[in-house]
Amino acid sequence: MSDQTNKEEGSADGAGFIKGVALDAVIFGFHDHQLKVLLVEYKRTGIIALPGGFIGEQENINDAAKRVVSERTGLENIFLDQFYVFGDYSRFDPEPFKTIMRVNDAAPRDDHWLLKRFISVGYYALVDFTLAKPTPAAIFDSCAWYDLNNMPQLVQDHTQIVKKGLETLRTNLDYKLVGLNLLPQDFTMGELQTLYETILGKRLLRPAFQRKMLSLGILERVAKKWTGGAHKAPYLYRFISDKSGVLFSK
Amino acid sequence: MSDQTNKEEGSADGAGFIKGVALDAVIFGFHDHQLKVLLVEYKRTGIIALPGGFIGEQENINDAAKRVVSERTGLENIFLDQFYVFGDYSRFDPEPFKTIMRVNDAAPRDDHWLLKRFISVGYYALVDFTLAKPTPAAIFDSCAWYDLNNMPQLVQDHTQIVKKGLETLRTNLDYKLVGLNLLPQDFTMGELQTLYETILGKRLLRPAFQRKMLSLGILERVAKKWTGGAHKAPYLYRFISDKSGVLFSK
DNA sequence: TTATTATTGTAACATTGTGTTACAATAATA
DNA sequence: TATTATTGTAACACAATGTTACAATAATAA
Repeated sequence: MSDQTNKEEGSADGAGFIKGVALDAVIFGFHDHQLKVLLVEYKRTGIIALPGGFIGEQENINDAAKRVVSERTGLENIFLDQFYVFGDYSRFDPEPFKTIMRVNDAAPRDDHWLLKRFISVGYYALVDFTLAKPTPAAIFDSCAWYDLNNMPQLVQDHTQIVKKGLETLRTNLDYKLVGLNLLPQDFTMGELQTLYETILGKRLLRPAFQRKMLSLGILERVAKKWTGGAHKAPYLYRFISDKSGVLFSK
Repeated sequence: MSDQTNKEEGSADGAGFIKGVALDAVIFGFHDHQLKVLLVEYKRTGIIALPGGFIGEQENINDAAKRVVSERTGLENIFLDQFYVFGDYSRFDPEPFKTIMRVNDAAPRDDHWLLKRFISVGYYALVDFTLAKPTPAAIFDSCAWYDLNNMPQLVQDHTQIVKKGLETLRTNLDYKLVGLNLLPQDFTMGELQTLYETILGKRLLRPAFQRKMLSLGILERVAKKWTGGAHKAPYLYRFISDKSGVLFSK
């Protein structure tokens, strides 16, 4: 759904935007041993949705997705992947938009472009939780992180979109190693393993995980991290910068 | 691009269809040790394109894709996979459509819906070459198979779409085993291997390939095939029906 | 200072999967 | 009946991964 409030979007004919096409972004973060998803809440409606938007008449779709994610997170250079087009007729439901329009300005006109059928292109993004600054637009009460495993009811088919986005993330994890975009620059092997375990939803054996990660040749050991715990201090690692740029299309 | 010629599609406002959204299908077949792609040629224009179409105002996008592929191949129960949305502004080029319209009826109006920007949802389909019946629509001179490695120039970005479809097919081949949809019911191990080699674009070692295929437990040995060659006769195999249904979402 | 505790780093072995070589089986032909 | 080409598969080598075990060590307690 839209996360912008400029004049064009509010106008009844949607001047400046491609009609009938939207995009929704599943923005993943990782914090406190949990996968998080960024969600927005429309003002005074209780409607919670994925950040989304529309495509400018002369804008590339992928650029529109970048723009939307940048606006909600304050980040540039975002890892983004198109994963599915949600185009069933059954997802057409103008009621939430009517509610949003009623609350925001005036009685919705039945021929308003936002009340017509939309298909939506799904993207997922991986961002560093510690760097992202969730930023609501004017029409939102909030823009905030939610636990993936404890999400509120979402508008339309957005719960389905999150589910499919996670499935795609899991499928691509092996060969794209996308997980790294979710961690801060330096991290311990345990943190890296926990991230993978969280995404995959299963436990991994520590020696095999460590051996595999080190054998890939994409990590460099930076320093020791004194945790204050009564045990050996773990090393900090980071991804070797030049190689990670190629491998992870950031 | 469109492969229909009903009244609605030809009308200037595109009544009955979603505006601004199209779909293009990369239909793969396998014959004579070659991957084939089904292409259509627009009447008296020399314009060659992927079979494509538009989405009815109350039609699911995936159903529209099924409809398009069915119309061009005469098949039902088609293996179909959405693989990418082509949404760059640079792909917008009304000239081919103007040419097609000029040849078919009248001078194109500048505000005709087919001359506006479209995004296109890419699908790839895998069909049994021996069962498919390439069928042109009225506005085509032909609908026919072309060697993937020897394709003519295609309209707009359709060459790119084929390329990306093949990449997706290769990436998905391992774990989805989609290749089976391209073979007739019974086949030899050699034919199966040739198919995989053709899709992947590289040679595979025969003993390892045979061992892996048999170990998957998805093949049953049906009978011997007497080829007439001066050598041992190969066995015929087929995919075990109940399992293949689950694995390959046909 | 020294033993205790929890966790990290990694060696070592087992198991599985795949690459490669070799060879017996066999259908048509000479 | 020998020859030829191809198929089916055994056997070994090697690599990747699963699993167990243990030394190293940072903080704490004795």
